[in-house]
Amino acid sequence: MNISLRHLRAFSAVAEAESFTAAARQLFLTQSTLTKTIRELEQEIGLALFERTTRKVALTTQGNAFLPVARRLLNDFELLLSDLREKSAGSSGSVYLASGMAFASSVLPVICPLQPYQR
Amino acid sequence: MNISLRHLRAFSAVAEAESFTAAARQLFLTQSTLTKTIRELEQEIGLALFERTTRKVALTTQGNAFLPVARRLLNDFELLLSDLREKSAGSSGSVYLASGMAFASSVLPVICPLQPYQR
DNA sequence: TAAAAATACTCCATAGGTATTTTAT
DNA sequence: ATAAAATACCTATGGAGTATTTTTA
Repeated sequence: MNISLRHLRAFSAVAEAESFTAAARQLFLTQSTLTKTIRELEQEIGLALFERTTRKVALTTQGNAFLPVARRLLNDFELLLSDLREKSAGSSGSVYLASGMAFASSVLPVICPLQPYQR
Repeated sequence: MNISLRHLRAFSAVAEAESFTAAARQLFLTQSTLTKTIRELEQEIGLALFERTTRKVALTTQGNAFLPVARRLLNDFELLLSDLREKSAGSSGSVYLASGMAFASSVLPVICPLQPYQR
């Protein structure tokens, strides 16, 4: 297995909601999937992150230490993404071209053949 | 699709090696898999990260901007993990107990039944 | 006893691989 | 001509779901 952002998101959500069922709703997942994800995470790092009964889900001491770091990481990642998307939007806008007939019929077709944009 | 740390690792490795084949070796992956991973990443963020010919792989301007951020993120993640593993090791060491006969035969079996350690 | 977590399965998407083709030096 | 990237295709793992069982307030 390989710890991924998915695990961090799951962890953060459960910590926030203090409930697997509620967190699953927020993540648009089922309680079952979320339980498995958290178990995977706990097994991989060899630590119990939550103390659970069927009535209460609470962070363990280690879970408490883990939480802020996990959240910062998630936040950094989201920032990186939005940063990229912004750049992406900037570089994929429309370009309007005006030219005389000669240029439009001779040069343009050569440097801009009508093919799916590739880069 | 969902950008993951796997994509960032792939990106970082290719940028470092300036070659898909070489980076794949370092990651213990095939060139084919790596090519696909990078393509996924580029499609997802809508940016070309590399300028490639069969002879040279170079970062685009956007790729250059992306690189340090991606690396910091990966680094943070690795730090988080080693931190956790350290804590994990700390909380799973051995405990040595000494007691008199009475305690050892009456109380201990109740609070420490011989079962696989669970936490 | 009722609500929530855990478990047992099923399914499908995708991470990974092999083999081949394309491309640029 | 050759080495490297791209592509086509295949497989197996695991992420996600449904249905059910277990647990505790």
